[in-house]
Amino acid sequence: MNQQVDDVRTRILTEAIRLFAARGVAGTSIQSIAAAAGITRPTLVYHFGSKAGLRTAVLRTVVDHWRAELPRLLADAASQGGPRLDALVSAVSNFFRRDPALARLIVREMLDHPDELGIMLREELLPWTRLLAEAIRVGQASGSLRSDADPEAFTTLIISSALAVVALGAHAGSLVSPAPSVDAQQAELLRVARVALLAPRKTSPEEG
Amino acid sequence: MNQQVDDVRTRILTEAIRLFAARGVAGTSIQSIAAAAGITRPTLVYHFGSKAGLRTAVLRTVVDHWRAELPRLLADAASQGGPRLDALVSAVSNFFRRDPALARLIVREMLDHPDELGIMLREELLPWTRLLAEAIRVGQASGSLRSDADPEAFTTLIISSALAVVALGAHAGSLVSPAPSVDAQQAELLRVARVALLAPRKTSPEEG
DNA sequence: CCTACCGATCGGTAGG
DNA sequence: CCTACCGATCGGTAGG
Repeated sequence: MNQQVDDVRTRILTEAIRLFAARGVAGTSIQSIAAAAGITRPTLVYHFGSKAGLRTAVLRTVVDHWRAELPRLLADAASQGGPRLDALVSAVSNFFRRDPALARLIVREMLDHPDELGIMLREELLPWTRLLAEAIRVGQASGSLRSDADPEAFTTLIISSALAVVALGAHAGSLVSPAPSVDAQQAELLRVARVALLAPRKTSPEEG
Repeated sequence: MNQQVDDVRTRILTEAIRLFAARGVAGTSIQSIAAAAGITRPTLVYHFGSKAGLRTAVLRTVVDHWRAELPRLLADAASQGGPRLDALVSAVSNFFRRDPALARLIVREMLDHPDELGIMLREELLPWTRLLAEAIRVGQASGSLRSDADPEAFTTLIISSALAVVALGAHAGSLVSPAPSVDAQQAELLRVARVALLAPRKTSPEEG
């Protein structure tokens, strides 16, 4: 309806996400966001009411983005043939990897406003995490997955670890020498998750 | 030498760590730290020069604390018989678990000032992470550890994941239902790390 | 969407 | 270790 206004709102939200992710909400003045978006501070306040309103709008934007992306990503993973759990794990990991700034924003929000973020995310993610935990249980019942894995704890651990690798990996890597790349860390996460989940084959095939 | 002054400095540092961890540096006024320590703001500035000086002193305190604790923790783990790698992993994890506020502070610093923190931590931690990576290599050469593990990436991953579980686990858990406790997540991290590292026994014992 | 203005709070200093 | 004070910046409003 109003192309011009939507344009400005989008520009503000884009710069807000970028700056909130980089410096945190408390460390970012709405003045600096307005300047980055090419407008004045009162204009930003006109569009979002207040700094808190802008923060909420940023969160809603992120969650909406996930609502659109997650089903597609997980469907792609599932379509690779049956309950390919390591493809699901890979999907979770790649999801954060696609936009490291978003991963950092989420980590910051989990530290700053865990309850508010929790309410928005829980509604969106619970169906998917249930799916993953249930798939693990099914695999355990059929013997294809290790029986000693805790489905819920494993699911949470993978989410936390994928977040940490993307949001902190570049810096955590420098604590080790030679520093592994974020790609290498992500690959190792996938390997670790796969090995920790797949049951060793009882009847081993002939050795090569 | 000056008991009274050290007392005040300690009180300031204690409250600064607590508030920086909870709200971030940008989200914490030195006024609020001074009030929590029972002094006025100019007194805090007298002791630490500036807010930036206080932040640096907080980081130094944390790193010094680790310098004292880490060798003991890792020696305890190593003394449990040979190169018990899962005990080392457990030590890393428990290290953060002991004080979740510190884990949150570290995550915040990795987001806010990765270079400054990196310089302080690298010096302290590189010897230990080298030790861990080298122990993995030795285990791989002897066949007791999986050859497909990447020693440096694995080490970094464990550090990141242990941090994430302690700093974010309480909130990440609520994205799954039923929410796993932080203890359960930590136990799962240890299980995952162990399975992903230990080579399966080639000659399986008689089945039970 | 802007200019002009507001009170509150910020980190820091002077001076004792 | 305090009282008194500083300029700068903060988020937000008035009015157009």
